[in-house]
Amino acid sequence: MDFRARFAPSPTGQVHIGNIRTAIFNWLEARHNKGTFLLRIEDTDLERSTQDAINKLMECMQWLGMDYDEEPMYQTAQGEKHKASAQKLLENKEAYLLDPSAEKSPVVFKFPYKCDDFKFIRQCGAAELALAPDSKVSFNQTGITFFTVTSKGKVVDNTQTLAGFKDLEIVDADGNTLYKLDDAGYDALSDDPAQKVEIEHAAKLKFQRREVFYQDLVKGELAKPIDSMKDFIIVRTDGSPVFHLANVYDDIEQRVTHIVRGDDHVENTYKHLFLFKSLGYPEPSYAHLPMIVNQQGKPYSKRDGDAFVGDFRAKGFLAQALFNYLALLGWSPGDDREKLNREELIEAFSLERALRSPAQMDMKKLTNLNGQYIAELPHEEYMKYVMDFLPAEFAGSPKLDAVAKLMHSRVKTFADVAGWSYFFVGTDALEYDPKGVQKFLSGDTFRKPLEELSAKIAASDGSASAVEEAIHAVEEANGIKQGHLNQPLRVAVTGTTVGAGMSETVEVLGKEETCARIARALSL
RNA sequence: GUCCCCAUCGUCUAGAGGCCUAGGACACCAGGUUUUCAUCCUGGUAACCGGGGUUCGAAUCCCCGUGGGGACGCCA
Repeated sequence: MDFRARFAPSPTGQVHIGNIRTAIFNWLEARHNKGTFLLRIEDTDLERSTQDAINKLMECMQWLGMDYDEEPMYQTAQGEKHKASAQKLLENKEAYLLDPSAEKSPVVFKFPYKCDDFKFIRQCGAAELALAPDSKVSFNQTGITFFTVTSKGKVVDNTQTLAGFKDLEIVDADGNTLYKLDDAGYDALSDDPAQKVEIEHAAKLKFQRREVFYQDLVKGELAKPIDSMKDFIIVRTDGSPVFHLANVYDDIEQRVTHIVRGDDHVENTYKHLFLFKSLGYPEPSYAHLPMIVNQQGKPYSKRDGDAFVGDFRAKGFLAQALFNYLALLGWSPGDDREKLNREELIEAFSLERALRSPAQMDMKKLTNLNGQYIAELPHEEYMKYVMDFLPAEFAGSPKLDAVAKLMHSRVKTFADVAGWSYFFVGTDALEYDPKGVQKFLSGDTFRKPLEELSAKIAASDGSASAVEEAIHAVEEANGIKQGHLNQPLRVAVTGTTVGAGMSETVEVLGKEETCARIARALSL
Protein backbone atom coordinates (compact mmCIF):
# COMPACT_ATOMS: atom_id res chain seq x y z
CA MET A 1 0.00 0.00 0.00
CA ASP A 2 1.10 3.52 -0.70
CA PHE A 3 2.33 5.04 2.54
CA ARG A 4 2.24 8.79 2.97
CA ALA A 5 3.04 10.59 6.22
CA ARG A 6 3.45 14.28 6.88
CA PHE A 7 4.84 16.71 9.40
CA ALA A 8 2.58 19.74 9.71
CA PRO A 9 4.01 22.32 12.11
CA SER A 10 2.67 25.79 12.63
CA PRO A 11 5.46 28.35 12.32
CA THR A 12 4.56 30.42 15.33
CA GLY A 13 7.82 30.18 17.21
CA GLN A 14 10.98 28.15 17.39
CA VAL A 15 10.78 24.40 16.92
CA HIS A 16 11.16 22.65 20.23
CA ILE A 17 12.09 19.13 21.15
CA GLY A 18 8.49 17.94 21.28
CA ASN A 19 7.69 19.16 17.76
CA ILE A 20 10.78 17.74 16.22
CA ARG A 21 10.33 14.39 17.92
CA THR A 22 6.97 14.16 16.16
CA ALA A 23 8.72 14.94 12.89
CA ILE A 24 11.33 12.27 13.57
CA PHE A 25 8.72 9.59 14.23
CA ASN A 26 6.86 10.56 11.06
CA TRP A 27 10.04 10.52 9.04
CA LEU A 28 11.22 7.22 10.48
CA GLU A 29 7.87 5.55 9.90
CA ALA A 30 7.73 6.84 6.33
CA ARG A 31 11.27 5.72 5.54
CA HIS A 32 10.76 2.37 7.23
CA ASN A 33 7.74 1.73 5.04
CA LYS A 34 9.50 3.05 1.95
CA GLY A 35 6.74 5.58 1.77
CA THR A 36 6.53 9.31 1.23
CA PHE A 37 7.32 11.97 3.80
CA LEU A 38 5.65 15.35 3.30
CA LEU A 39 6.05 18.73 4.88
CA ARG A 40 3.19 21.13 5.31
CA ILE A 41 3.53 24.54 6.88
CA GLU A 42 0.32 25.35 8.74
CA ASP A 43 0.64 29.09 8.67
CA THR A 44 -3.03 30.01 8.84
CA ASP A 45 -2.57 31.88 12.10
CA LEU A 46 -1.53 35.10 10.37
CA GLU A 47 -1.09 36.91 13.66
CA ARG A 48 1.63 34.65 14.93
CA SER A 49 3.19 32.94 11.93
CA THR A 50 6.51 34.38 10.79
CA GLN A 51 8.92 33.83 7.94
CA ASP A 52 11.71 33.66 10.49
CA ALA A 53 10.03 30.71 12.15
CA ILE A 54 9.64 28.99 8.78
CA ASN A 55 13.34 29.50 8.02
CA LYS A 56 14.36 28.14 11.39
CA LEU A 57 12.14 25.15 10.91
CA MET A 58 13.63 24.33 7.52
CA GLU A 59 17.11 24.70 8.99
CA CYS A 60 16.31 22.23 11.74
CA MET A 61 14.88 19.71 9.32
CA GLN A 62 17.93 19.93 7.15
CA TRP A 63 20.34 19.81 10.06
CA LEU A 64 18.73 16.64 11.35
CA GLY A 65 18.77 15.12 7.90
CA MET A 66 15.03 14.84 7.49
CA ASP A 67 14.44 15.19 3.81
CA TYR A 68 10.92 15.48 2.43
CA ASP A 69 9.72 14.11 -0.83
CA GLU A 70 7.55 16.74 -2.41
CA GLU A 71 7.46 20.51 -2.40
CA PRO A 72 6.33 21.72 1.01
CA MET A 73 2.71 22.82 1.08
CA TYR A 74 1.92 26.23 2.53
CA GLN A 75 -1.51 26.19 4.04
CA THR A 76 -2.24 29.85 3.41
CA ALA A 77 -1.99 29.14 -0.30
CA GLN A 78 -4.87 26.71 0.06
CA GLY A 79 -7.31 29.27 1.42
CA GLU A 80 -9.64 29.44 -1.58
CA LYS A 81 -9.96 25.69 -1.76
CA HIS A 82 -10.76 25.53 1.93
CA LYS A 83 -13.50 28.11 1.52
CA ALA A 84 -14.91 26.31 -1.48
CA SER A 85 -15.09 23.07 0.46
CA ALA A 86 -16.86 24.86 3.30
CA GLN A 87 -19.30 26.28 0.78
CA LYS A 88 -20.00 22.79 -0.49
CA LEU A 89 -20.65 21.52 3.02
CA LEU A 90 -23.05 24.41 3.48
CA GLU A 91 -24.91 23.54 0.28
CA ASN A 92 -25.12 19.91 1.31
CA LYS A 93 -26.57 20.95 4.66
CA GLU A 94 -23.56 19.38 6.38
CA ALA A 95 -22.72 22.76 7.83
CA TYR A 96 -24.72 25.81 8.84
CA LEU A 97 -24.31 29.50 9.45
CA LEU A 98 -23.86 30.46 13.07
CA ASP A 99 -25.69 33.71 12.50
CA PRO A 100 -27.70 33.55 9.23
CA SER A 101 -29.13 37.02 9.73
CA ALA A 102 -25.74 38.68 9.83
CA GLU A 103 -23.93 39.78 6.73
CA LYS A 104 -20.90 37.72 7.67
CA SER A 105 -21.20 34.61 9.77
CA PRO A 106 -18.92 31.81 10.87
CA VAL A 107 -19.62 28.43 9.26
CA VAL A 108 -20.25 25.57 11.65
CA PHE A 109 -19.74 21.92 10.85
CA LYS A 110 -22.81 19.89 11.78
CA PHE A 111 -22.25 16.37 13.05
CA PRO A 112 -24.55 14.21 10.94
CA TYR A 113 -27.57 12.94 12.83
CA LYS A 114 -27.86 10.00 10.48
CA CYS A 115 -24.49 8.33 10.89
CA ASP A 116 -25.32 4.81 11.97
CA ASP A 117 -23.70 3.27 8.93
CA PHE A 118 -20.41 5.12 9.34
CA LYS A 119 -17.42 2.86 9.85
CA PHE A 120 -16.24 4.77 12.89
CA ILE A 121 -19.62 4.94 14.64
CA ARG A 122 -21.07 2.33 16.94
CA GLN A 123 -24.13 2.00 19.14
CA CYS A 124 -23.80 2.05 22.91
CA GLY A 125 -27.41 1.32 23.80
CA ALA A 126 -29.98 3.37 25.65
CA ALA A 127 -28.79 6.26 27.80
CA GLU A 128 -30.44 8.68 30.19
CA LEU A 129 -29.49 12.11 31.38
CA ALA A 130 -31.03 13.69 34.49
CA LEU A 131 -31.76 17.37 34.02
CA ALA A 132 -32.07 20.22 36.47
CA PRO A 133 -35.61 19.96 37.91
CA ASP A 134 -38.35 21.51 35.83
CA SER A 135 -35.91 22.99 33.31
CA LYS A 136 -36.09 23.94 29.67
CA VAL A 137 -34.67 21.98 26.74
CA SER A 138 -34.19 23.74 23.43
CA PHE A 139 -32.94 22.23 20.20
CA ASN A 140 -32.90 22.14 16.43
CA GLN A 141 -30.41 20.87 13.86
CA THR A 142 -27.75 23.18 15.22
CA GLY A 143 -27.64 21.55 18.61
CA ILE A 144 -29.37 20.93 21.87
CA THR A 145 -29.21 23.03 25.01
CA PHE A 146 -30.22 21.71 28.41
CA PHE A 147 -29.51 22.26 32.09
CA THR A 148 -27.94 19.84 34.52
CA VAL A 149 -26.97 20.01 38.17
CA THR A 150 -23.34 19.51 39.24
CA SER A 151 -22.32 17.44 42.23
CA LYS A 152 -22.09 20.68 44.17
CA GLY A 153 -25.66 21.59 43.36
CA LYS A 154 -24.91 24.23 40.79
CA VAL A 155 -27.14 24.45 37.71
CA VAL A 156 -25.14 24.63 34.48
CA ASP A 157 -26.18 24.83 30.85
CA ASN A 158 -24.85 22.45 28.22
CA THR A 159 -24.92 22.78 24.46
CA GLN A 160 -24.07 19.68 22.45
CA THR A 161 -24.56 18.42 18.94
CA LEU A 162 -27.97 16.91 18.30
CA ALA A 163 -26.28 14.01 16.54
CA GLY A 164 -25.36 12.67 19.95
CA PHE A 165 -28.99 12.14 20.84
CA LYS A 166 -30.45 9.53 18.53
CA ASP A 167 -34.17 8.80 19.13
CA LEU A 168 -34.29 11.61 21.66
CA GLU A 169 -37.15 11.49 24.15
CA ILE A 170 -37.77 14.26 26.64
CA VAL A 171 -39.74 13.29 29.72
CA ASP A 172 -41.07 15.19 32.71
CA ALA A 173 -40.75 14.39 36.40
CA ASP A 174 -43.73 12.00 36.26
CA GLY A 175 -42.29 10.06 33.36
CA ASN A 176 -44.63 11.52 30.76
CA THR A 177 -43.20 11.93 27.31
CA LEU A 178 -42.96 15.60 26.38
CA TYR A 179 -41.29 15.16 22.99
CA LYS A 180 -40.01 12.39 20.76
CA LEU A 181 -37.62 12.75 17.86
CA ASP A 182 -37.25 10.42 14.88
CA ASP A 183 -35.43 10.76 11.57
CA ALA A 184 -38.35 12.48 9.88
CA GLY A 185 -38.72 14.80 12.81
CA TYR A 186 -35.07 15.68 12.55
CA ASP A 187 -35.42 16.64 8.89
CA ALA A 188 -38.21 19.03 9.79
CA LEU A 189 -36.03 20.88 12.28
CA SER A 190 -34.56 24.26 11.36
CA ASP A 191 -30.84 24.87 11.00
CA ASP A 192 -31.17 28.49 12.03
CA PRO A 193 -29.74 28.70 15.55
CA ALA A 194 -32.36 31.32 16.35
CA GLN A 195 -35.27 29.01 15.68
CA LYS A 196 -35.17 26.32 18.30
CA VAL A 197 -37.90 24.05 19.57
CA GLU A 198 -38.35 24.68 23.28
CA ILE A 199 -39.73 22.18 25.74
CA GLU A 200 -40.52 23.33 29.28
CA HIS A 201 -40.76 21.33 32.52
CA ALA A 202 -38.31 18.67 31.41
CA ALA A 203 -36.71 16.28 33.90
CA LYS A 204 -34.87 13.73 31.84
CA LEU A 205 -33.34 13.06 28.44
CA LYS A 206 -33.58 9.55 27.02
CA PHE A 207 -31.71 8.63 23.87
CA GLN A 208 -29.67 6.02 22.07
CA ARG A 209 -26.01 6.71 22.70
CA ARG A 210 -23.52 6.41 19.88
CA GLU A 211 -19.79 6.85 19.96
CA VAL A 212 -16.96 7.58 17.57
CA PHE A 213 -14.15 5.08 17.75
CA TYR A 214 -10.94 4.29 15.95
CA GLN A 215 -7.79 2.23 16.34
CA ASP A 216 -4.93 4.47 17.31
CA LEU A 217 -1.63 3.00 16.15
CA VAL A 218 0.03 3.74 19.46
CA LYS A 219 -2.77 4.12 21.97
CA GLY A 220 -4.99 1.30 20.84
CA GLU A 221 -8.74 1.70 20.56
CA LEU A 222 -10.01 5.13 21.50
CA ALA A 223 -13.65 6.21 21.69
CA LYS A 224 -15.83 9.14 22.63
CA PRO A 225 -19.62 9.37 22.92
CA ILE A 226 -21.10 11.85 20.50
CA ASP A 227 -23.41 13.37 23.09
CA SER A 228 -20.34 14.91 24.70
CA MET A 229 -19.38 16.70 21.49
CA LYS A 230 -20.26 20.08 20.05
CA ASP A 231 -20.60 21.23 16.46
CA PHE A 232 -17.51 23.26 15.63
CA ILE A 233 -16.62 26.30 13.58
CA ILE A 234 -14.77 25.65 10.33
CA VAL A 235 -14.78 29.17 8.83
CA ARG A 236 -14.33 32.35 10.87
CA THR A 237 -16.38 35.52 10.62
CA ASP A 238 -13.64 37.03 8.48
CA GLY A 239 -13.96 34.12 6.06
CA SER A 240 -10.69 32.41 6.95
CA PRO A 241 -10.70 28.63 7.41
CA VAL A 242 -10.12 27.17 10.86
CA PHE A 243 -7.48 24.52 11.61
CA HIS A 244 -9.88 21.57 11.53
CA LEU A 245 -11.06 22.23 7.99
CA ALA A 246 -7.69 23.29 6.63
CA ASN A 247 -5.88 20.41 8.23
CA VAL A 248 -8.25 17.73 7.01
CA TYR A 249 -8.66 19.25 3.57
CA ASP A 250 -4.91 19.42 3.05
CA ASP A 251 -4.38 15.91 4.33
CA ILE A 252 -6.83 14.82 1.67
CA GLU A 253 -5.12 16.84 -1.01
CA GLN A 254 -1.70 15.52 -0.01
CA ARG A 255 -3.21 12.03 0.07
CA VAL A 256 -1.90 11.41 3.55
CA THR A 257 -2.48 7.87 4.74
CA HIS A 258 -0.87 7.99 8.18
CA ILE A 259 -1.20 10.85 10.59
CA VAL A 260 1.37 10.83 13.37
CA ARG A 261 1.05 13.77 15.73
CA GLY A 262 1.08 14.84 19.37
CA ASP A 263 -1.18 13.56 22.07
CA ASP A 264 -2.95 16.88 22.30
CA HIS A 265 -4.73 16.08 19.05
CA VAL A 266 -6.65 12.97 20.12
CA GLU A 267 -9.82 14.92 20.82
CA ASN A 268 -9.60 16.53 17.39
CA THR A 269 -9.49 13.14 15.76
CA TYR A 270 -13.13 12.47 16.62
CA LYS A 271 -14.06 15.60 14.73
CA HIS A 272 -11.71 15.02 11.84
CA LEU A 273 -13.08 11.54 11.19
CA PHE A 274 -16.46 13.13 10.39
CA LEU A 275 -14.82 15.77 8.23
CA PHE A 276 -13.05 13.14 6.13
CA LYS A 277 -16.36 11.37 5.68
CA SER A 278 -18.25 14.53 4.74
CA LEU A 279 -15.53 15.58 2.31
CA GLY A 280 -15.87 12.18 0.71
CA TYR A 281 -12.57 10.54 1.58
CA PRO A 282 -11.56 7.45 3.54
CA GLU A 283 -10.18 8.13 6.98
CA PRO A 284 -6.40 7.84 7.41
CA SER A 285 -4.69 5.86 10.15
CA TYR A 286 -3.87 7.81 13.26
CA ALA A 287 -1.04 7.58 15.76
CA HIS A 288 -0.86 9.89 18.75
CA LEU A 289 2.45 10.35 20.47
CA PRO A 290 2.70 11.19 24.16
CA MET A 291 4.29 14.46 25.19
CA ILE A 292 7.90 14.99 26.08
CA VAL A 293 8.24 16.68 29.42
CA ASN A 294 11.00 18.91 30.73
CA GLN A 295 13.16 18.42 33.82
CA GLN A 296 10.31 19.73 35.94
CA GLY A 297 8.01 17.08 34.55
CA LYS A 298 5.95 19.62 32.62
CA PRO A 299 5.29 19.29 28.89
CA TYR A 300 7.29 21.51 26.60
CA SER A 301 5.16 24.28 25.25
CA LYS A 302 5.70 27.02 22.74
CA ARG A 303 6.25 29.36 25.63
CA ASP A 304 9.03 27.20 27.01
CA GLY A 305 12.25 29.11 26.59
CA ASP A 306 14.50 26.06 26.63
CA ALA A 307 14.70 23.04 24.39
CA PHE A 308 14.70 24.79 21.04
CA VAL A 309 16.28 22.52 18.50
CA GLY A 310 18.57 25.25 17.17
CA ASP A 311 20.00 25.72 20.65
CA PHE A 312 21.24 22.16 20.72
CA ARG A 313 23.23 22.80 17.59
CA ALA A 314 24.64 25.98 19.12
CA LYS A 315 25.55 24.10 22.29
CA GLY A 316 27.73 21.70 20.34
CA PHE A 317 25.49 18.69 19.92
CA LEU A 318 25.80 16.53 16.84
CA ALA A 319 22.70 16.14 14.70
CA GLN A 320 23.08 12.37 14.61
CA ALA A 321 23.32 12.21 18.42
CA LEU A 322 20.22 14.32 18.98
CA PHE A 323 18.35 12.39 16.32
CA ASN A 324 19.33 9.08 17.90
CA TYR A 325 18.46 10.28 21.38
CA LEU A 326 15.08 11.70 20.40
CA ALA A 327 14.14 8.54 18.50
CA LEU A 328 14.68 6.68 21.76
CA LEU A 329 12.35 8.92 23.70
CA GLY A 330 9.11 6.97 23.76
CA TRP A 331 10.37 4.21 21.54
CA SER A 332 12.93 1.43 21.69
CA PRO A 333 13.99 -1.25 19.24
CA GLY A 334 13.12 -3.95 21.79
CA ASP A 335 16.64 -5.18 22.29
CA ASP A 336 19.42 -3.55 24.29
CA ARG A 337 20.71 -1.35 21.49
CA GLU A 338 20.76 2.35 22.28
CA LYS A 339 23.26 3.76 19.88
CA LEU A 340 21.70 3.35 16.48
CA ASN A 341 22.59 5.15 13.32
CA ARG A 342 20.06 6.43 10.83
CA GLU A 343 19.89 3.23 8.80
CA GLU A 344 19.51 1.08 11.89
CA LEU A 345 16.75 3.32 13.19
CA ILE A 346 14.87 3.17 9.89
CA GLU A 347 15.24 -0.58 9.85
CA ALA A 348 14.08 -1.11 13.43
CA PHE A 349 11.40 1.55 13.71
CA SER A 350 7.74 0.80 14.10
CA LEU A 351 4.94 2.83 15.61
CA GLU A 352 3.60 -0.29 17.30
CA ARG A 353 6.56 -0.13 19.65
CA ALA A 354 6.00 3.53 20.50
CA LEU A 355 5.16 4.05 24.17
CA ARG A 356 1.89 5.44 25.47
CA SER A 357 3.31 7.35 28.40
CA PRO A 358 5.17 10.65 28.43
CA ALA A 359 8.96 10.72 28.53
CA GLN A 360 11.27 13.12 30.27
CA MET A 361 14.23 14.64 28.53
CA ASP A 362 17.58 13.78 30.18
CA MET A 363 20.37 16.14 29.18
CA LYS A 364 23.03 13.98 30.84
CA LYS A 365 22.16 10.97 28.77
CA LEU A 366 22.04 13.06 25.61
CA THR A 367 25.44 14.53 26.49
CA ASN A 368 26.90 11.09 27.05
CA LEU A 369 25.57 9.84 23.73
CA ASN A 370 26.90 12.96 22.05
CA GLY A 371 30.34 12.22 23.50
CA GLN A 372 30.21 8.72 22.05
CA TYR A 373 29.40 10.10 18.62
CA ILE A 374 32.17 12.69 18.85
CA ALA A 375 34.66 10.06 19.95
CA GLU A 376 34.18 8.09 16.75
CA LEU A 377 34.27 11.10 14.42
CA PRO A 378 37.13 10.91 11.89
CA HIS A 379 39.75 13.55 12.60
CA GLU A 380 38.99 15.79 9.61
CA GLU A 381 35.30 15.89 10.38
CA TYR A 382 35.95 16.42 14.06
CA MET A 383 38.18 19.37 13.15
CA LYS A 384 35.38 21.02 11.19
CA TYR A 385 33.23 21.14 14.29
CA VAL A 386 36.16 22.25 16.39
CA MET A 387 36.71 25.21 14.05
CA ASP A 388 33.05 26.18 14.44
CA PHE A 389 33.38 26.41 18.18
CA LEU A 390 36.92 27.66 18.57
CA PRO A 391 37.27 31.36 19.38
CA ALA A 392 38.30 33.02 16.11
CA GLU A 393 41.57 34.44 17.41
CA PHE A 394 42.95 30.93 17.96
CA ALA A 395 41.90 29.54 14.61
CA GLY A 396 45.28 30.06 12.99
CA SER A 397 47.35 28.59 15.80
CA PRO A 398 49.94 26.06 14.65
CA LYS A 399 49.25 24.09 17.83
CA LEU A 400 45.60 23.66 17.01
CA ASP A 401 45.75 20.26 15.38
CA ALA A 402 47.85 18.76 18.17
CA VAL A 403 45.64 20.29 20.85
CA ALA A 404 42.47 18.98 19.20
CA LYS A 405 43.91 15.48 18.94
CA LEU A 406 44.98 15.55 22.54
CA MET A 407 41.52 16.62 23.72
CA HIS A 408 39.38 14.50 21.39
CA SER A 409 38.48 11.75 23.85
CA ARG A 410 37.26 14.20 26.47
CA VAL A 411 34.94 16.32 24.32
CA LYS A 412 31.30 15.73 25.29
CA THR A 413 29.87 18.68 23.42
CA PHE A 414 31.74 21.07 21.19
CA ALA A 415 31.04 23.84 23.65
CA ASP A 416 33.93 22.27 25.59
CA VAL A 417 36.30 23.58 22.91
CA ALA A 418 36.06 27.04 24.44
CA GLY A 419 37.86 25.61 27.46
CA TRP A 420 41.00 24.96 25.43
CA SER A 421 42.10 28.56 25.32
CA TYR A 422 44.89 28.06 27.86
CA PHE A 423 46.80 26.32 25.09
CA PHE A 424 46.68 29.36 22.87
CA VAL A 425 46.92 32.47 25.00
CA GLY A 426 50.25 34.12 25.66
CA THR A 427 52.02 33.51 28.95
CA ASP A 428 50.94 36.82 30.40
CA ALA A 429 47.30 36.27 29.52
CA LEU A 430 46.98 32.92 31.25
CA GLU A 431 44.29 32.83 33.91
CA TYR A 432 44.58 30.73 37.00
CA ASP A 433 41.98 28.76 38.91
CA PRO A 434 42.33 30.27 42.42
CA LYS A 435 41.52 26.97 44.09
CA GLY A 436 44.25 25.20 42.15
CA VAL A 437 46.76 27.91 42.97
CA GLN A 438 45.81 27.75 46.62
CA LYS A 439 46.16 24.02 46.74
CA PHE A 440 49.33 23.46 44.72
CA LEU A 441 51.28 26.69 44.38
CA SER A 442 50.83 28.52 47.65
CA GLY A 443 53.76 28.10 49.98
CA ASP A 444 57.17 26.92 48.83
CA THR A 445 56.64 23.17 48.77
CA PHE A 446 56.86 22.88 45.02
CA ARG A 447 58.95 25.96 44.24
CA LYS A 448 62.30 24.21 44.11
CA PRO A 449 61.05 21.08 42.33
CA LEU A 450 59.29 23.20 39.68
CA GLU A 451 62.41 25.26 39.11
CA GLU A 452 64.45 22.11 38.70
CA LEU A 453 61.84 20.66 36.40
CA SER A 454 61.82 23.80 34.29
CA ALA A 455 65.56 23.56 33.85
CA LYS A 456 65.37 19.90 32.90
CA ILE A 457 62.60 20.52 30.39
CA ALA A 458 64.55 23.41 28.88
CA ALA A 459 67.53 21.15 28.47
CA SER A 460 65.47 18.33 26.96
CA ASP A 461 64.08 17.96 23.44
CA GLY A 462 60.63 18.77 24.80
CA SER A 463 59.08 15.48 23.76
CA ALA A 464 56.45 13.86 25.94
CA SER A 465 58.72 11.02 26.92
CA ALA A 466 61.52 13.40 27.85
CA VAL A 467 59.12 15.47 29.93
CA GLU A 468 57.86 12.37 31.65
CA GLU A 469 61.39 11.36 32.46
CA ALA A 470 62.15 14.82 33.80
CA ILE A 471 59.13 14.78 36.08
CA HIS A 472 60.17 11.40 37.41
CA ALA A 473 63.70 12.46 38.08
CA VAL A 474 62.67 15.63 39.92
CA GLU A 475 60.12 13.75 42.00
CA GLU A 476 62.73 11.23 43.03
CA ALA A 477 65.39 13.82 43.80
CA ASN A 478 62.98 15.76 46.04
CA GLY A 479 61.31 12.84 47.78
CA ILE A 480 57.96 13.53 46.14
CA LYS A 481 55.59 10.62 45.77
CA GLN A 482 55.41 9.43 42.21
CA GLY A 483 52.89 11.44 40.21
CA HIS A 484 52.44 14.13 42.81
CA LEU A 485 54.30 16.77 40.89
CA ASN A 486 51.77 16.57 38.06
CA GLN A 487 49.09 18.76 39.51
CA PRO A 488 51.39 21.57 40.65
CA LEU A 489 52.92 21.54 37.18
CA ARG A 490 49.47 21.53 35.60
CA VAL A 491 48.27 24.53 37.53
CA ALA A 492 51.48 26.39 36.81
CA VAL A 493 51.32 25.67 33.12
CA THR A 494 47.60 25.59 32.30
CA GLY A 495 46.03 27.45 35.17
CA THR A 496 43.52 24.60 35.63
CA THR A 497 43.37 21.38 37.61
CA VAL A 498 41.91 19.24 34.88
CA GLY A 499 43.25 18.51 31.45
CA ALA A 500 44.89 16.00 29.19
CA GLY A 501 47.98 13.93 29.95
CA MET A 502 50.59 16.24 31.52
CA SER A 503 53.64 15.31 29.48
CA GLU A 504 51.62 15.45 26.24
CA THR A 505 50.26 18.81 27.28
CA VAL A 506 53.79 20.13 27.76
CA GLU A 507 54.88 18.69 24.44
CA VAL A 508 52.04 20.44 22.64
CA LEU A 509 52.71 23.66 24.49
CA GLY A 510 56.41 23.61 23.61
CA LYS A 511 59.27 23.71 26.10
CA GLU A 512 59.96 27.44 25.87
CA GLU A 513 56.34 28.30 26.58
CA THR A 514 56.22 25.78 29.39
CA CYS A 515 59.27 27.20 31.09
CA ALA A 516 58.02 30.75 30.71
CA ARG A 517 54.73 29.75 32.30
CA ILE A 518 56.42 27.99 35.19
CA ALA A 519 58.48 31.12 35.81
CA ARG A 520 55.43 33.32 35.79
CA ALA A 521 53.49 30.98 38.07
CA LEU A 522 56.32 30.96 40.60
CA SER A 523 56.37 34.72 40.64
CA LEU A 524 52.70 34.98 41.55
C1' G B 1 -16.72 21.30 36.22
C1' U B 2 -17.20 17.48 32.09
C1' C B 3 -14.70 14.00 29.04
C1' C B 4 -10.21 11.32 27.84
C1' C B 5 -5.30 9.27 28.51
C1' C B 6 -1.11 7.48 31.38
C1' A B 7 1.68 4.86 35.64
C1' U B 8 8.61 -0.51 36.13
C1' C B 9 15.27 2.04 39.46
C1' G B 10 16.40 9.53 40.17
C1' U B 11 15.89 9.49 34.36
C1' C B 12 15.25 6.70 29.44
C1' U B 13 13.61 1.87 28.98
C1' A B 14 13.18 -4.21 28.49
C1' G B 15 9.00 -6.97 29.98
C1' A B 16 2.64 -9.71 25.54
C1' G B 17 0.71 -14.91 32.82
C1' G B 18 5.55 -19.06 34.61
C1' C B 19 12.06 -17.65 31.23
C1' C B 20 11.85 -12.07 36.92
C1' U B 21 16.13 -13.54 42.55
C1' A B 22 12.64 -7.80 37.37
C1' G B 23 17.34 -7.05 32.38
C1' G B 24 20.01 -2.85 29.78
C1' A B 25 21.53 2.46 29.42
C1' C B 26 22.46 7.45 31.69
C1' A B 27 23.52 9.43 36.39
C1' C B 28 25.65 8.12 41.18
C1' C B 29 29.23 5.20 44.41
C1' A B 30 33.59 1.88 44.89
C1' G B 31 37.82 -0.52 42.65
C1' G B 32 41.32 -1.26 38.43
C1' U B 33 44.22 0.84 34.11
C1' U B 34 46.40 5.73 33.27
C1' U B 35 52.54 9.60 36.76
C1' U B 36 46.99 13.66 36.97
C1' C B 37 42.19 14.32 34.26
C1' A B 38 39.31 11.99 30.53
C1' U B 39 38.70 7.47 27.84
C1' C B 40 38.49 2.30 29.01
C1' C B 41 37.52 -2.17 32.33
C1' U B 42 35.19 -4.49 36.85
C1' G B 43 31.70 -4.31 40.65
C1' G B 44 27.75 -1.87 43.58
C1' U B 45 23.31 1.13 45.36
C1' A B 46 18.49 1.70 43.14
C1' A B 47 11.99 0.26 40.57
C1' C B 48 6.95 -3.02 39.33
C1' C B 49 1.97 3.76 42.89
C1' G B 50 -1.79 1.49 46.71
C1' G B 51 -5.86 -1.94 47.60
C1' G B 52 -8.91 -5.72 46.00
C1' G B 53 -10.01 -9.62 42.57
C1' U B 54 -9.17 -13.64 38.28
C1' U B 55 -5.44 -17.74 38.24
C1' C B 56 -1.95 -23.40 40.50
C1' G B 57 0.87 -18.88 39.24
C1' A B 58 0.33 -11.53 38.02
C1' A B 59 5.05 -6.26 36.70
C1' U B 60 1.89 -8.46 32.89
C1' C B 61 -5.50 -9.53 32.87
C1' C B 62 -10.06 -7.04 35.55
C1' C B 63 -12.12 -3.47 39.23
C1' C B 64 -11.57 0.52 42.76
C1' G B 65 -8.49 4.25 44.71
C1' U B 66 -4.30 7.63 44.31
C1' G B 67 -1.05 10.47 41.54
C1' G B 68 0.34 12.82 36.88
C1' G B 69 -1.07 14.68 32.12
C1' G B 70 -4.28 16.17 28.13
C1' A B 71 -8.83 18.13 25.73
C1' C B 72 -13.05 21.12 26.23
C1' G B 73 -11.30 28.58 21.28
C1' C B 74 -13.79 32.44 15.45
C1' C B 75 -5.10 28.88 18.42
C1' A B 76 -2.93 25.14 15.83
